[in-house]
Amino acid sequence: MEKTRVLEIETMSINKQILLELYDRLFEAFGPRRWWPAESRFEVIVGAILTQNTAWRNVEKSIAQLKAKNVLSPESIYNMPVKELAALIRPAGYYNIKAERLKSFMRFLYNGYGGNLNRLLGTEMASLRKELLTVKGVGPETADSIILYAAEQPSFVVDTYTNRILYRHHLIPDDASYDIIRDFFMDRLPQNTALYNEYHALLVYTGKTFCSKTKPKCLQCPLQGLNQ
DNA sequence: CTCCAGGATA
DNA sequence: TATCCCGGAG
Repeated sequence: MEKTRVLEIETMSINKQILLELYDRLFEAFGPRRWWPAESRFEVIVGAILTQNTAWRNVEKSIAQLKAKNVLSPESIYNMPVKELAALIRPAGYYNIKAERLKSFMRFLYNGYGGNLNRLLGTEMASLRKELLTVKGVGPETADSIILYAAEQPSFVVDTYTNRILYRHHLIPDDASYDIIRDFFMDRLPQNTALYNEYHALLVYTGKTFCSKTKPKCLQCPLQGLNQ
């Protein structure tokens, strides 16, 4: 066997251990995050679209308004005028674009799956991901959030925090793409929905609390010293 | 002022 | 690659 190949395998093995240690440190420090906070799988999907580049607390206001009007359902949103929908989700920001995105998702759901959410979410993971990525307004992070937290299938969710934390611990290069980072986890961790669920939630909590873009609190971070 | 469970467009 | 979308909290 070539020497470079041997080194690749050793690096892979070391990084596996680091990813497990990373998880263990965070879980030990913070415990289970109980994601995704939603009452239904449909609510997860709506939340996943509304939370794009938006603080969750603002999404909660929008979800609450949809519930108050009793329109948090595929058929209601499918049939609702887009302007009316935009007004209801206003607190989430980007409300015109997000209203269009919710509508486009519902058209996708009705056109391809007869409005049957179970049928969509029951699709095998790789196919489901490709399908979701055809929806205008659903990018890789939103697709993986839907797969992991609504369909409960093991697709690792990557976000800005994931990127930053791995980069700061020298596990990925500065310019690593979404799919490279996703594969970095999925090639080294067991394909386990509960693990991916908790892992992403812990990374987000850590990113917010310690690994902020400016003024990170490295000295107090549970990941201090990980991978040198 | 910056930042936030991003994605589309030119 | 840069710009736009946008309210709300710190």
